[in-house]
Amino acid sequence: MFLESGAVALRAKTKTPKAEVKPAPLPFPKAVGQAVRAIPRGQVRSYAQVALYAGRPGAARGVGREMATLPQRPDVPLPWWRVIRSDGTLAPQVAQEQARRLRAEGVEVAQRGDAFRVKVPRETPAVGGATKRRR
DNA sequence: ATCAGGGCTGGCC
DNA sequence: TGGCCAGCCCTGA
Repeated sequence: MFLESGAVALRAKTKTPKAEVKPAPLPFPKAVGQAVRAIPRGQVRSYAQVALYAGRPGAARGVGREMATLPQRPDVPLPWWRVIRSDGTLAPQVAQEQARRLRAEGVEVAQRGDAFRVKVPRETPAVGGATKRRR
């Protein structure tokens, strides 16, 4: 979605990145698995993007929960390491392993202390989709 | 640019 | 109903 739209903007101009977010009404776990497997090697997506692609905008948290459980099924391995936080940082509990795998795919992962992060071009200019609480 | 604090949403147990 | 979570976003320092 936004990642693509950005890339598209750089090379073309007419390509409207309409909704590529229309997967069937699959059960959440299945939808998430499908979305994650759709992430190309050497690329990353945020939990929010996965949720969006899974047809559940805003369910980033639910995605994280699924990520922690789905890998338990050896029959349907998922490239969980390609899912990172919106700000590019990696979940602490799997950061090391995740960084290792990403680097193996050619993704640049910076490390500061025990925190890892992937450089990501801003893709979500704070669309209305979120909290936006007044103050 | 980076970091911490808070409020909030979605899905599941 | 209540609480947890591998999140998201905003604001202020």
